[in-house]
Amino acid sequence: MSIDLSELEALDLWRRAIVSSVRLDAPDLTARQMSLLLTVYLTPPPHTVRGLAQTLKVSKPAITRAIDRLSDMDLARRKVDEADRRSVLIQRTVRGSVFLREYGELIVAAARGLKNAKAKGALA
Amino acid sequence: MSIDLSELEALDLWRRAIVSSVRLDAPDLTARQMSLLLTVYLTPPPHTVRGLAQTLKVSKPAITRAIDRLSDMDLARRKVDEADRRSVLIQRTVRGSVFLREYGELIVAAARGLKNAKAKGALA
DNA sequence: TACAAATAGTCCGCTATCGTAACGAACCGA
DNA sequence: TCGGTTCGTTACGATAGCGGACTATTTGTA
Repeated sequence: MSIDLSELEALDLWRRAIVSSVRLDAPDLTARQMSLLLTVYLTPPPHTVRGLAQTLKVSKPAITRAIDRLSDMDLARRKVDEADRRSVLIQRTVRGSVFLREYGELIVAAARGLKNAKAKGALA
Repeated sequence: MSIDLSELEALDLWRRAIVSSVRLDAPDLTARQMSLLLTVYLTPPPHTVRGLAQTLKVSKPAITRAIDRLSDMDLARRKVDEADRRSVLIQRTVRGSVFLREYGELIVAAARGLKNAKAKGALA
């Protein structure tokens, strides 16, 4: 199982996946919101507002707003850190797990479509 | 050169690439704007407003706005179709080509990082 | 017990996007 | 030429995002 791909293939993979998500009318997350969501689900906790702001190099209010939005959609949730009540931990939800699993399937499907197109010579 | 990847690998690839673009303070395009840009650059012309609206299943004004924004950033441009002056053709720009090439490099770099992490067992 | 530091949230004015509906320009067939 | 159709844009009111500055709460320490 390898993941080598040329730039053009990479872009076409990206296109196929993102066009699919737009067509499916998936929650229209911004790049920042998506990067926040993926970071919370795929990198080791704990995840705090300040830590995420540093990781993504965006302002704190941007993180707070992104969490607001993800919370509204029940894709993530806040929990006060009992060890340091100034901090807020951002945690996963069931709905968020389901959403990301489906998103992963969508990317995998895009990769399959790209592979088939290549086999047919549709991509030169 | 193959492009097989599991759902988790796919998501981690996505995370690495999108976090990189956010950190690099790349133009903060929405999913719709990005899907429009990729479609214009990677699928055969001509690209009209109506056609793109159908392809992406979004409203016409949403396409018009996305083109407005991409035009402001000189990532795409409008050209009236001389064969049917009601239609507007969306075309590539040099700056858009450069932007997407860099974006492709970013995804390829994310794939390499993912591969290395796997080799080290960091992804179980 | 005071006081500074750290953390997250709120407020401000501004800009961008949304979908529906209305609009003007261009095309086409009768 | 006239009427309907197609195409893209604009108008509208509503919602959401932005960064910088400020606030409230909690913590650690002198």
